Amino acid sequence: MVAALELADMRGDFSMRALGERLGVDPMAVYRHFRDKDALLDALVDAALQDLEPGPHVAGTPIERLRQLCLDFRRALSAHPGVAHRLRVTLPTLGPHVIGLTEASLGLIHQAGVELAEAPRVFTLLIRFVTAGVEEEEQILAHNDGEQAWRAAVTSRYSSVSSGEYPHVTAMAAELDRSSFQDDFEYGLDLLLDAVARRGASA
Amino acid sequence: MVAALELADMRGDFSMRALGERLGVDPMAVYRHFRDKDALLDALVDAALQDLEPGPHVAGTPIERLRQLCLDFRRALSAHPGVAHRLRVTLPTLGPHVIGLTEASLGLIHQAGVELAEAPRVFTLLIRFVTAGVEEEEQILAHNDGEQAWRAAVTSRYSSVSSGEYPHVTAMAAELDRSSFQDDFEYGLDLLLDAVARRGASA
DNA sequence: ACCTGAACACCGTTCAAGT
DNA sequence: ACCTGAACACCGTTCAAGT
Repeated sequence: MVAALELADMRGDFSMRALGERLGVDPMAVYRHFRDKDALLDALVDAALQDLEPGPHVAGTPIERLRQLCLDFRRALSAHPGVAHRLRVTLPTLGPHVIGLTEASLGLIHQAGVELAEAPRVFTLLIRFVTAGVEEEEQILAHNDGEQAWRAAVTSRYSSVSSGEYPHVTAMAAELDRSSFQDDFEYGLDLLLDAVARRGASA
Repeated sequence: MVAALELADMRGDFSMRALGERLGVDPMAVYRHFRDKDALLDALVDAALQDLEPGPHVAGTPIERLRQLCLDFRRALSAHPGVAHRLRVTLPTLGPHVIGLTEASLGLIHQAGVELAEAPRVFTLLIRFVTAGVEEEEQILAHNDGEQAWRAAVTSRYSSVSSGEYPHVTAMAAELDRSSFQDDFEYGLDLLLDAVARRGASA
């Protein structure tokens, strides 16, 4: 049932009605299996993350493993539109895979040297960074013809401001063409993980 | 006109229809002044941020000023529901105050020692952190009876998992009652700014 | 007892009909 | 020419009416 839903999960946003059509079934039939749309989303979130939990066998330092986990996490979210948004605000209500992932992440953060009392805050920070980034990209792609077109639009917007009055904004416009969602993500991730490692080292 | 809208901006989410009612006017009258809802949101975003730009007179190191700016930014967003969401995905389309704020922020980041080429990425990271955080809080408050009730719900959820199998999750449950949105925000902000300062120092 | 689909209470937006 | 509000194309969800 969830498997069928996973298969049916679609590009962009979906509606209950569109989902019914996609499955070739009465739209209301879905309510037989899920209380409401949020419950369905929760099931989808858990399903999307089921391949993710990093066993203890994965090699590397805790920071390296955390990095890989975030990269995998990002990819999993990107493959399932809508999941990032739901996950970002309702982490706690979720299923077994999310709990397992939470446990593993907190463990890695602690292994990296962060005090137990601070680990939840670091965890929240990382989750927020990844999920918010994916959600941004989804929204951008939904309203533009691909990443390139969006970058071109932003560049031209920023290029139109007075370069005398706003030198940094002008410089940013030139920089935008050289980066990508993936690069920006990795830059931010590494900056965050540097800071985490430093908290760990000073403890 | 925008001033009237600022005044009329309401708790929680608003709709065009509710806005019309709130203003005691035909709901469609709004379309006389704004092309669509997004244009209205953009005007609201710019208005919400008009008190924010930090003049060069503000005291402190660049990092300290960046910190204060983020705190003010957060407060401004919290006072205007919906603005955080809109800002998070459509930064570039915006009005004069946002451009000014962008310029000031990039300047501070550069003054903190970050290379010009990296400043936009740091800027994006900070914006994402602040806006995503505010949006999360808004959503949580919209679906729960205040921060306390939400924390209690999450704590009880996490407390229900096996403490043997998920020791860190169990520990997190205990920690959750001790923190607050504001504390979590400042923890994350300081961690981020530490990392930014370090990038600056190493350049 | 179960399932269907009409109906309800919304939403953003358009546009014809009135002034 | 301007403004109003009925109407359109949606949405999530309920529930009465059919089997």
